[in-house]
Amino acid sequence: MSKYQPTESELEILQLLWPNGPMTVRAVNDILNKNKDVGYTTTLKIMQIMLEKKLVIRDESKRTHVYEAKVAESEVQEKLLSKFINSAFRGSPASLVMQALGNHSASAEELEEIKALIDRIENNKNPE
Amino acid sequence: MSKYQPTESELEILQLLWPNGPMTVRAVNDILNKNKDVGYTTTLKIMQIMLEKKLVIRDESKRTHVYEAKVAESEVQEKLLSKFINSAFRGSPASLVMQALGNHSASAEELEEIKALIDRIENNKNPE
DNA sequence: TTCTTTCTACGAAAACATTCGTAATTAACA
DNA sequence: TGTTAATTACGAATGTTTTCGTAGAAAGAA
Repeated sequence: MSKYQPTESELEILQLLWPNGPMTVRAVNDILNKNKDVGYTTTLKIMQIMLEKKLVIRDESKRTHVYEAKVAESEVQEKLLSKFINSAFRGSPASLVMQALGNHSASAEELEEIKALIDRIENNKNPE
Repeated sequence: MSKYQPTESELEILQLLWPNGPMTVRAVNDILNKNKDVGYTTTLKIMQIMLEKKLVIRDESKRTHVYEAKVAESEVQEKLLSKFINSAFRGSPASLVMQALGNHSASAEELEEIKALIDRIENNKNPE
């Protein structure tokens, strides 16, 4: 995994690459522009920096390069999450979870899934 | 609530002010220096900026000023959490919760508390 | 009082991230 | 072919955050 943490703009681009797979700068920039104004060369530059940081790889066989995420979404999430728990929730994952559940909606299925996960954790910790 | 979001260093200081109550710059800087090297005037400057942003208030009646958090911890957490869910978990609180529970340890009591919270949410949504 | 330490205020430097203008090249097309 | 459009590379400008040096005032100690 890349030793670099993505910045905010880099993360925004990764969030497009992860679900969509390989994309051109143009495609990324078009999507970004649905929400805000970003110049084409701005997006290009950031993606070039991401290449240097090894957050992405690119296919240069054609003139129009195609970029692909090199870091896994779950790994990036895990790093960011650890940092976030420490910096905003005094290192308490439980208090983050409580706040997330309390103030943000989840579907009935998701809630069941979470309960099932907790059950599995409890059973592993207290095997009988 | 302050219209400003705390930066990382500002948040680090708020994390000291919240549990400890009013503190001097000296006290804050001493604690920060247990983990890393930070110059006294650096800490002072950041706390002065926090004052401008109205993240803290200060008592100037003595020569040595005493700073106190003005924003509530839960409010700051909530704002940061919303942003974090969007930027790192594609807007899915449930996937954040799953990852937090899966990779970070919580005590048995905390797990029960979380389950109880989920039960309350489920009952509110489907009252009988 | 005089010297030393501690504190605040201020501004500038350094570090980091974002944005964009420009030039060169390639592709597309009339 | 020759003109236009799209793409990359590069560097510089801008913006934001962090760090720190310096000066002056206040407090404490000898």
